[in-house]
Amino acid sequence: MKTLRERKKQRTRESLLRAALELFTTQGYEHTTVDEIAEAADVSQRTFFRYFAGKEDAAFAVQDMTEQHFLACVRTRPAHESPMEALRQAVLEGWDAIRETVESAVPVELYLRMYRTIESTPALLAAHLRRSAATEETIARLLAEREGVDPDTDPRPRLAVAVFGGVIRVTERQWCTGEDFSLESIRQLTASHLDLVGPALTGNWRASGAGRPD
Amino acid sequence: MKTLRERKKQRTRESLLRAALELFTTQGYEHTTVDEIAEAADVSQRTFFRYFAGKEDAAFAVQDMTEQHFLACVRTRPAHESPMEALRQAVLEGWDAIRETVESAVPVELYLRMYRTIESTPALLAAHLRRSAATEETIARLLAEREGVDPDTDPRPRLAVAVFGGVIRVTERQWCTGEDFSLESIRQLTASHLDLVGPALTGNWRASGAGRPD
DNA sequence: ATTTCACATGTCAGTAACTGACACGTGTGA
DNA sequence: TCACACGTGTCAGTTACTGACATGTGAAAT
Repeated sequence: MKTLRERKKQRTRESLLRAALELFTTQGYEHTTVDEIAEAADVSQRTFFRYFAGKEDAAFAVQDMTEQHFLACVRTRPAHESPMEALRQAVLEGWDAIRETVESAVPVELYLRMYRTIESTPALLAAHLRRSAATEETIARLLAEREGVDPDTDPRPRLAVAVFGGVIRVTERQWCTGEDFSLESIRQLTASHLDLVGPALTGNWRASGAGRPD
Repeated sequence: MKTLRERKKQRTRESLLRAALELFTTQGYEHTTVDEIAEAADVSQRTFFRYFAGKEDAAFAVQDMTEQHFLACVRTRPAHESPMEALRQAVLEGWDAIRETVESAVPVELYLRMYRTIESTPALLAAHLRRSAATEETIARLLAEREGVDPDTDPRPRLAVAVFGGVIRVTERQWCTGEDFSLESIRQLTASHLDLVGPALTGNWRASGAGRPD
């Protein structure tokens, strides 16, 4: 962030993002027009679309950051951990560092509000699930490489990640529909839900090529 | 289907649906406009929207039928089967009867083509995942009632269904990206994938209130 | 310091998915 | 045969998005 130009761009983007999330979380996503967002950020509608591919893109800008952070966490997990254990530690790590991850863009409180808005807006929930599917594919390849198996012939990486993702989504949903919107709440929910499904696919794939680990 | 009016409506709807799926699967969903569909069915654009809530709705009209059939199968599963076993049998039943389920609306071949189109079109995949999530919620309540547990306090129904749904999605994806588009193929894939995750949550919830069954 | 140029932005026109209002004509039931 | 309910077409309007072009303001070279 050196030149004046870059700083201006940064401010414009931040301004648009904040305006968007603020409007989405207060009036609802569907009832917010791009024109409104642009006006709130004091730019033209066309400029909004130069910073974000679409309305949806703005809604997920912060989620993108946390997702990237989660992926980074997975990558740095020690090799001796089983796949499921590595994923478990990575999510929890992600929640622990959520403030630092997010605060550079928007206040955590706004991020959490947006999280709930996504979950309660059909169009955004759909987008969220599709994005999650894409992330799961990335993680599956990561785990496959890490465990030294071929993701195209061995279904276990994708299955493990699918199971994991399923648990995460149940957790998200329960947190959003509950009444305790604290970080501790979602962190604790994540941990306990993962424990319930623990027995599934926890084994080390490198040991035996065959069937059920455990 | 008695009066002439009703028969006319039926034919219009069928005409629109066929035109839509045919165009979606050949030119792609995004490159097909509602105007095109309406023209192919020889009605006005406005009429299309009187039969379908939107473009997306037409794309999922047949999926709706199979989904309903699957739910019906789940409901008629004998009580002695464990939740996972009941779900497993219900999906396989669903695939076995797919011809009869679908043929009244469109040829199975068109249904299968549309299935792949959904999987390979981001917007439709997103919608599909959201719809799946809704179905999973329904199934979770079904299983909870069937097993005599409270879905609002006991997370096991939703977790089991989430795991199950995850496996189904991996299966769908693998089938769509593979080269064998036969019914047998997807049926067999479903069965073998479910076997791999078998150990998870297979127990009978009614037996003990506590932790890991099995 | 001036000039030159690249780049961020605004304006405008156009497309496509919808939605509401109204008018028309055809089956339907009396 | 009459009255009307209902399916349909037309038209106007909204919103998300895109391409083309013009303009003005920073950045870099002289």
